[in-house]
Amino acid sequence: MPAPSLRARIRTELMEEIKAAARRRLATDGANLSLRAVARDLGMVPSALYRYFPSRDELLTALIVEGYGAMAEAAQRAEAKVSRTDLRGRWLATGHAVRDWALAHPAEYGLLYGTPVPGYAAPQDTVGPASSVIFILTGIAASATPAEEPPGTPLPEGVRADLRRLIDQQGGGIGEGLLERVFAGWTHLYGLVSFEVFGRLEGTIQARRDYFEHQMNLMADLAGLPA
Amino acid sequence: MPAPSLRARIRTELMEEIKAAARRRLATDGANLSLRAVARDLGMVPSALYRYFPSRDELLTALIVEGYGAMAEAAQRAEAKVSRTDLRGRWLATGHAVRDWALAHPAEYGLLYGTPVPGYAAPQDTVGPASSVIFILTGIAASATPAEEPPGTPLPEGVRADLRRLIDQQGGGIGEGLLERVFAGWTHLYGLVSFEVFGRLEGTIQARRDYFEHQMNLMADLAGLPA
DNA sequence: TGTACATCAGTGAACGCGCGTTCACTGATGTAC
DNA sequence: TGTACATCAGTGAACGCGCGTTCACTGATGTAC
Repeated sequence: MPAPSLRARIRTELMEEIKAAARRRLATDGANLSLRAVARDLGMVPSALYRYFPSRDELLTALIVEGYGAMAEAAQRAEAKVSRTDLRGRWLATGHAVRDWALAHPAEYGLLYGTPVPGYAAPQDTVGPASSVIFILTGIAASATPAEEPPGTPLPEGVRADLRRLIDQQGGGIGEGLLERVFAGWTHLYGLVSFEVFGRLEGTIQARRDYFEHQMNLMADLAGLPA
Repeated sequence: MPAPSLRARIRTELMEEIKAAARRRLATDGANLSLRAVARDLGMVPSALYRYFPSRDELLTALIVEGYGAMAEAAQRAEAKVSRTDLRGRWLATGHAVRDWALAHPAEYGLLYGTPVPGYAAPQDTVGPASSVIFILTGIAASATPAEEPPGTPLPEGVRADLRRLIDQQGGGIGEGLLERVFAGWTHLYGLVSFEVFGRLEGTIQARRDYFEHQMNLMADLAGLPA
């Protein structure tokens, strides 16, 4: 294929710059992204942005998709660094990576996991990338106890069917009871991170990192990971 | 004391009507509450609202404080209906009450537990009411296993100190290890509810109520409640 | 019970601001011959 | 290598909208004598 023209190269560069400026705006202003503010920051006239994104919502969608991607990549990279046999280490590394990314990008995190943006409907593109982290967690739990049923309150039938469907879609390798516990870890992870990022821990817990890690350890116990 | 004048009675009634209209607006427009829209809905001129609330932020604060109150009251009422000895039933009733309230008032829930409103700083008044639910959960767990230390990963020192401080503030009656598990239940509860209310469960779990209850049961196990 | 004055609710106009998006345009970059 | 035309990026003005808040005002309700 031919080398991209100068114009094409500049074009993709500018798209990146626009997204970077938009992310910076998100950080200061919250989720009400203003196209005019982005244009101002770039020294452009607002209408110029329409050469790159057909509307504000398309820009938002791009930011959301890339946000999920960046977060998932951070988690994947961190998890991959840990010895394959250290299951609990892999679990904790995944959690810490998500937390670190969220603390470093609080506004983007809010965009992904906070209150939905009013008037904005997330398109289908944003569904897939959103589930990357749960795949990682599932992989870790599955290699600990392949398909055994944990004790405790029995799983209601409807829930079992939902989980069965998800397992079949993804090619199996884990039991419903265990997947339910992975979901618990996943929900817990985002509960912890949301409380911390959204400031709901002020005046309560100071040792935030230790607290987070210990909570993730509780969920690792629940998911049957060896100490 | 003298009976309140007609004017005073109408005044408090209208304050309630304004808050009700604002809540309705929140439900349709999300957290960007518009004073003008509220005034329009009430058939008033925007400036008239300033007789009742000195600014938009004061109105928001009132809504937040009352939101915490309403949610806590719902939880308290539901929990009080269950036999005192049925600890797990009390735990589940509290969780369901929070979830039901959130599903019935999604926008208010978002205001309390979602992304912080840009440009709005929550005043001190909003801190106290926010912790009512955790008191309920703590009370339940404390009457199960008064002060015993649960097994598992040991609690880091900083976290232990944070929890100790909270326990002392509230008059004791529970050990740090157990409080940590109550916090897990609390975090988990809001993680579950946020995922559901913010639409992050679409296409995954259909049997939402059963799923929620089973997840809450997992956390009840963790907090040492008898089956 | 009636009158005179003070208090207060609500009006309507205005200020100054920001927003997303459209449109006709200029001038530079790219392409075909 | 040079010329003629097409493509595209960015401009600047404008449209129509919504926002929070202030201010002087009218007219009704409350209070003191």
